[in-house]
Order: sequence, then structure tokens, then C-alpha cells
Amino acid sequence: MNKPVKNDGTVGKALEILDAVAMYERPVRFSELLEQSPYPKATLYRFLQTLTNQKFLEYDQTAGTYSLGIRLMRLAHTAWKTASLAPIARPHTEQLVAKVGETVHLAQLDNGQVLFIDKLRATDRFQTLAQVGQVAPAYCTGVGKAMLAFIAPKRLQIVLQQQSFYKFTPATHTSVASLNQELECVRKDGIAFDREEHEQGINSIATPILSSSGRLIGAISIATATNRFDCEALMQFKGSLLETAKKIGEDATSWQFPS
Amino acid sequence: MNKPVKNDGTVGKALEILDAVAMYERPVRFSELLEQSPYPKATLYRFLQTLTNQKFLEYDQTAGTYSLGIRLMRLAHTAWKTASLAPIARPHTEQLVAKVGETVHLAQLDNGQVLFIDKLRATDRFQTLAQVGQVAPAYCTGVGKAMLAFIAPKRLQIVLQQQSFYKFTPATHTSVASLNQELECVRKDGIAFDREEHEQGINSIATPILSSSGRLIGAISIATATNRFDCEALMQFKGSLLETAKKIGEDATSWQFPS
DNA sequence: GATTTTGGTTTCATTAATTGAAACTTAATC
DNA sequence: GATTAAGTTTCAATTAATGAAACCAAAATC
Repeated sequence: MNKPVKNDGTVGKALEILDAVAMYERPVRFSELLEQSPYPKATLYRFLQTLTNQKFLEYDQTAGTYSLGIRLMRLAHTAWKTASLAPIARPHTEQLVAKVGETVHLAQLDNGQVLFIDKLRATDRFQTLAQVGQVAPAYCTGVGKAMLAFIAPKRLQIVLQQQSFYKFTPATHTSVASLNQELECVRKDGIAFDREEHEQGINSIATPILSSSGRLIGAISIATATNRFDCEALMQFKGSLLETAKKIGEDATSWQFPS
Repeated sequence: MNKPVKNDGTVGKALEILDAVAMYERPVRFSELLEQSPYPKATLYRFLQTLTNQKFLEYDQTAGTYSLGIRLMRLAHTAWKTASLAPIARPHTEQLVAKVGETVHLAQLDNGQVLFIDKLRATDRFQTLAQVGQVAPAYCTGVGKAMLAFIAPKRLQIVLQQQSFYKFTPATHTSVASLNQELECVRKDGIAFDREEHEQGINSIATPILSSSGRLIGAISIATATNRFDCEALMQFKGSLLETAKKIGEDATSWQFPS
């Protein structure tokens, strides 16, 4: 049988419930969780209790709702500090921000999606788009395409199937074919653009971060509003961007950055 | 028996392992985890496998080390967005930053410790001290003391025992007595100072955030370097700070902010 | 280069925990 | 006050977790 559900026993089931709660993006009632849960009442109930005890969930007595707990934030901060590319890249990304005066994003690929792991903005005037820990689609973002262009062909096949190709804006790629065509160009000059493909009025120039052995470990981008820079104008950042990516890649390699 | 260890079955044990890994703040080997673990080899091994499968841990093949996984960062971001005070407070904290031009911190109390849930800096010139998800001691920070001063006496008793009273700087409180004395003052005028008690050269002015029913839900502070503002000078922010805290408290109440 | 040690992985019978139907309790609705 | 829905607890059957010990691989030592 085609079972993509991993068999990780009791623990696996419990952890999946965290995702279920997260999906609602708001406090959620027991009964809501129950109807989309494969487990019977009593089982789900006990899982929720355990997770709440452990501060992975938070239960609001009066509203009778569950939300994600703050213990996650503590753990995530440690994860960020010790297991992500962000702290290694920081000196270089900060330098880049200082130089170009625009917002810089750092991302990794996680399960076919873009995961933003750092964000440095030059000015606080604008509401931030991406935030640390936030996910975005790969097929319609600068960092996403930069990374897709540099993963192994076999892995790319899999990842492409995970893309929704939802048409966020008129410029969004809606097929594997057109995306593949662009990835070819990205491979050639090491630069990917987001031409308002994810959000109207926002564009970016991105480049992959590669270890010295050539393995992809992340991507950085400079993101701006179209009324400040068009894609032509973004090209002026190409040199600085590539240089920064190179430096990060070198540091990450010598730091024995994991898979 | 005095058993502070909660009995949350298999799931609880697995989640405790996450803390164990986090504690090292670096990639850690199986054997290291084993010697401080109460579980036998095989058990620990299977837990690690499960957690790795679930992307709560990340295993580095070549180094043979485990670190916290990126799935935590995704979950934590959702937690931050849906379950913390941060998004509700954002409009007000941003306004405050714009007004005073100094770094603003937002924190909640978690298990006797300060948990920073937002940080807005006016300028990027300085390396940030606190970051989202980071924890700090309560007894020697502005936000910490602001919160301690406004929790129920019974809870305060417990929380005070959780404080280490480690002497970070010459100004750090080192006893319950001296801390209590200061908390009395904090209660009186609703303002707490960090007079370089946690870090040399850094001070702050903080105030609690209370719901309209008077329950403590967090704290905000304005943090600066001592060479820019001494504590006298920080007093000039008192008005704006109190006003912001009041607004956040009101919004949080009407938003039915949970326990 | 053979041997021992260390560190990590697998096996399998025993043991203990999870499971879920059903009964129950409480709160909400009519 | 009766009825329904929502949440909680019980308990015997079942299933999964457990951990001692065996095993394997790679490094360290002889």
C-alpha cells in the first residue's frame, strides 16, 4: 500500500497532532481536532493532555481551546542558534545589509518549501514580509528558485511534485515546464529573480549558498519593493550578493556544517 | 515521594530528550546523550531515531551528531503568531520604537524565567542582546522584575526559589531579601530598572503588561547602553512606556488572551 | 597487521503502556 | 426541565515499548 505515513509509534502520532494544531493558525477546540483526527476521542484526549503537560500545547481553560505552547519557542531558538545556517552567516549578511541598504533574507530548503531562517532589514519603515521560521513556496520565490536550481536532479524531481503551482500573481509560474526553463537560466548565471511572482509589488534577487564541495546549503536574497527597484536595477546587487554567498559557503564548510 | 518528574508516558520521555539535546547548545553525540540519560542504550537510540524521522532532531551522518531540527522553527513561528502576545502588541510596540528611537523588548514569564517574544530595534548598529525565543533570568532583568512584582504572592514564592541568583555583575541581586525589597518599589510605581544587573553596560526601563482584570500577561522594556542613557535619563521614557503597556493590556484583554 | 576497545545498532522475550468502546459527567440548548 | 452536545473517565484487550544481551564496525592500541 502507498503509505506515506511514517510509523513512528506513539511519539510520532503525538507530534503529528502538533502539526494539526498548527494548521489552524488559531486556538482550536477539542471537537474540531477530533473530527479531522484519525484517532478516537479518548486517544486524542490523552495526547492533548500529555502535550499540554509538556508545554508543547497551551490550553485555555475558559475558551476550551488549544494552541501551540511556548516551549516550542525556546527550543526553536536553540535550534536556530545551533543547527541553522543563520549564526554562521550573520557577519556576512549584516555586512551585506550595511552595504546595500536593503532587506536581506536567508533561507534553507525544508521538505520542498522555503524556510526563512534569518531576516535583516535595513529600515523598519516597512512591514516585514518574511519572518524567521516562516515558510513560503519554493517555485515562486527568489531564494526558492535559487535553491531548486542547485539540488541534485533526482531530488529536484521529487521536490517539483511537492509544488502547488498556485497562481499568486499574474507572473507566477504555473507549470513544471516553465519553471524548469527558468531554472536552467538560474543554473547558468547563479542568480534567481522573484519578479512579483509571490506577492504583487515585491521582487528580489537571490543566489544559492554552496559548500566548497558544491552541495547546496541555503540561499540569500535582497528583497525590495518594485517601486524602488525593478529587476534591472536589482542587478546592481549581483556582485555583492554573490560575494556574500561565497563567503558564507566557505565559513559553513569549515564549520563542518551538517547535511 | 518527591517526584517532580511528570509521568507523561512515552511521549513525555521523548520530549524530554529534546531538552537534553538543546542543553548542549551544539551538535551532540549519541554517547554523550547516553551517559546523562536515564534510559538504556536501545531505548534512547529508538527515541532519537523517531525524533529524527519526525524532523524534530537532525542527524549529521558524517559527524555522528544530533542537533535540534528545523521543524521546531516552523512550529515555533506559528506558536509565536497565534499564541503569544507579540502580534497583538506589535502595533503598539512599533509605535513606541518610532517614538523613543530605542530598542524595545517584549517578554513573558515562562517557568520562572524571562522568555523574550519580540524585539524591535530602532537601529541595526548594535548587536542585539535578546532574541525571540531566548530566555534570561527573571531576578536580574528589567522585564523579569517587572513581572515578578505583579504575580500572586504564592506563585512568587515558588518562582523565587527557581532563581539562581548568580552574580553576573557587581550590581546583580544575590539574595531573595534584596530582590524582594526592590520588588516592593516596583509594585509602588509600576516601573522596574535593570541597572547593569545582567550585563555590564546595558540598562533598561521596564513595566508589566496587565489585563484589565489585573492579571499579569507580560512586560515591555526599553533597553539601551549605559553610555547613551543612565537610569535617570531612562525615566524620560516612563510615560510612553506605561501608555504602551496599558494599550497592549487592553487589546490583549479584548482579544481574549489566554492564561 | 592483529587485537582490543569503544561506540553504535539490532534482536527478542518480557513487561508495561497504549488503545478505544462505552459509560459517564458536565455544560449548552431548546 | 428535558434534550443534546461536548468533554472526561473507566477498563479489559491489545499492542507497543522496553532493555539485557548479542552483534557489528571502526577506531585505537599493541
